[in-house]
Amino acid sequence: MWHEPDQGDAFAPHDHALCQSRALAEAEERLRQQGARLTPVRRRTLEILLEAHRAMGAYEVLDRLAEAGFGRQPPVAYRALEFLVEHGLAHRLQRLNAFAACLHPGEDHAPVFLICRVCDKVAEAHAGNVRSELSSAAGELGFTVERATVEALGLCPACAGRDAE
Amino acid sequence: MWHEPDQGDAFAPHDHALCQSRALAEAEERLRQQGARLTPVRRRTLEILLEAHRAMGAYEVLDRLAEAGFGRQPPVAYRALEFLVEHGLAHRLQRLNAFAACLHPGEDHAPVFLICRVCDKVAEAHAGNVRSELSSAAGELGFTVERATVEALGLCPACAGRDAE
DNA sequence: ATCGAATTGTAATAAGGTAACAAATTGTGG
DNA sequence: CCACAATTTGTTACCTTATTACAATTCGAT
Repeated sequence: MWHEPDQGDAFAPHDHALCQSRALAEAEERLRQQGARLTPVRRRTLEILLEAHRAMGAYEVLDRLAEAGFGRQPPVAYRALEFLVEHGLAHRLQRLNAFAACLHPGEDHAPVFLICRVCDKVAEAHAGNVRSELSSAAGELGFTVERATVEALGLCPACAGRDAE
Repeated sequence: MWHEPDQGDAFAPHDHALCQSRALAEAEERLRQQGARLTPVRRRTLEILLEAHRAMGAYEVLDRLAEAGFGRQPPVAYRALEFLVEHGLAHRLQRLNAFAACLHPGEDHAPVFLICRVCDKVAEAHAGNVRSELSSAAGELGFTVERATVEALGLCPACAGRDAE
């Protein structure tokens, strides 16, 4: 029924409960190694992102945190989100002013994001080639790439199918 | 002294006055063809971006427009900037919430931006390969790329040189 | 137990962006 | 030239996103 779970492919049908619990387990393991703490706010924030399984604005996350009994002030959400991003457990999507849980933390990845303009789902694509082409194009101008933002807007397979009908 | 002016390479030493006046001339030509009007606010906005030769926030542009006698309200700047972006005369940098003049309008380009984290200058790199790698990585997941944002943060040659000393 | 560091709560405010509508300008057909 | 429609500009009001600063609390290790 489910195909073999590819952690990066949010567009493919898959078992959400499973990918959530795995991401959470990986997060705990990773943070333990780094000596960082997954405190209640941080944990809840990650769960919120994982449950939504899409990009969420900081204020949307904040509302959910408040419902769970945490503070209602922006820094509460921004701090937790920043922590997750710094530790590779979530990503920030510049194009949307939003955040999404990382679906395969642990890998040393600098992902490329695919954002469906219809359903707002976000997938992370493997993109070693994109990065290396970028570095080489930059290198021609003597520029050294340190971090890169690669975000594509378009149509996911499900929405493209619906469109075509 | 100046090497042959490469319009995309903001990092290379070059004659600013020349690249500004050329960009402006190209803008006029392009808009004439499209039947769009380069009104005073729009023209001044483009000049402001060209003079700065770096990315500027909308409110910074707005201040300059106000100095020049135009309205002081955000929509004044946002409308002019949006017009320029729509007509390929400027770009929006998601990563910085900012705008920069396009240095080679007319080419059918979807540029890659190189942003120096030290001096804030922005260059546009030719990036056909980056785009095609992105499309093919997306294609593997069945995703169709319509628009893509590719922005790299790093060190320009001048600042890298200064760093190394 | 206690001290210092990390974390969380809160208030206040800055920065970025848009909606809605009125006034002015421009271009066009009569 | 005049009137009319379309475009452009000005302005008000407001919304969303993000940060600074500081107080209160909790955690961990001596």
